[in-house]
Amino acid sequence: MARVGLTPERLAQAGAELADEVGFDEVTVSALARRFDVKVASLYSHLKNSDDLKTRIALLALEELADRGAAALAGRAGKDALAALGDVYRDYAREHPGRYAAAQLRLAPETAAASAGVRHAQMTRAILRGYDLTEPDQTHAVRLLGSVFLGYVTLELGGGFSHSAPDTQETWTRVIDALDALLRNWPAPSIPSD
Amino acid sequence: MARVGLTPERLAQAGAELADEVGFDEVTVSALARRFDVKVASLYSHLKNSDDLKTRIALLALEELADRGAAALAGRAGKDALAALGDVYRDYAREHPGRYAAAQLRLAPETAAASAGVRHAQMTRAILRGYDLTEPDQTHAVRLLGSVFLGYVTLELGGGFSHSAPDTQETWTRVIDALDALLRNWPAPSIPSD
DNA sequence: TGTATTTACCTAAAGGGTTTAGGCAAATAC
DNA sequence: GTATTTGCCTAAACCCTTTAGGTAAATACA
Repeated sequence: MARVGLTPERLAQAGAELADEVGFDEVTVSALARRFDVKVASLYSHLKNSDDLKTRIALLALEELADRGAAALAGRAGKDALAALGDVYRDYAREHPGRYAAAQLRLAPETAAASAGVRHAQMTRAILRGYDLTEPDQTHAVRLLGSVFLGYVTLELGGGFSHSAPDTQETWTRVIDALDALLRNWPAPSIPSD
Repeated sequence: MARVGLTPERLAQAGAELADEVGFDEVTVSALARRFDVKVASLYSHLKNSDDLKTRIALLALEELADRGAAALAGRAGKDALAALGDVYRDYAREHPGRYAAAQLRLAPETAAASAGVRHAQMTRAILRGYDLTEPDQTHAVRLLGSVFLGYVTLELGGGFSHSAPDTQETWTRVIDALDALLRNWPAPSIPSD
């Protein structure tokens, strides 16, 4: 009965690695117990339940992503910053698909509010300081950028762009070009036609 | 032992309803059997396995969505068409969150190729006929639109935009405005800076 | 350094989902 | 009206989750 030294943190870390290997949906308390060569019930001293595990993995991923984002944004502005943050998400998803999926987990509102998720919103807003947008357009733009990053990375990772020319790297570059052009030239509201 | 009249189609349909009620992830062969007041094993004459069920629900959702898209695009072009297709996705996700989640299921390549998924790509391309884009820019734009629609609807539905002004309807309108402006003014490739 | 307490992992068991094998009765064919 | 097919059944194995209660290792402290 040698003690293994389990902690919620180590379990979340190992869970994140497991997620990258087998997919976030395949992460189970049982599989994690196997990985530590320990009985399943033992994990329940450190974890409330299966959801608790998944939440911890999600929080870990959000934090890693925010750290990478902050590092990438340091000293950059405008389109440079835009491209850098976009690359952070895209590269992270390719390196750590399981963690990236975890970061998409729907968290309880209070959990989300206390998570690194808020740093993500702040970073996107920081990028927009390099463009000439005031409220409420800035919020619209934050939401648009979030949508594009999430949607693009999800589709590319899921194979939605596969086996078709041109390659996805080229599209990615052009999407960043397009977003930059759009932000520099943000349109006024159109007049409702009815 | 009265016969209930199960068929793969009825099961997929009921599964779709179940998904909207309890969430796509909560759809299980067991729950579906309960709904038909039938033993679980009975469903396995009509379904290969749990994955088969989920795939059928996904295909059903993709088809419904494509049908709605086609109806919405009929007789429209340009920004009108763009807004109409976007609304189709957004409204469908709100009316049928479980089905919408199902439509996001990663399908096996051959399954995807034979699904209504291809009609979706065609519809997006059809919209771009109202703008002055040639290949490969058209493909870049198709991918961008797909990303925005997927990302926006996912975030809005997941509560990612909640409790913050301005409201999401306004942002949605402005996002469509922005995409229209972008497509009318699609930027040439930028010169790599290194 | 020896004893008391806490802590970490264990066994056992119940409950639910998935899936296969084999049986019987209802529908259908002729 | 009999033969065949088909549809739903029982039974059982396997895996994951979660709780209850036990034992041994680590720690506290005299």
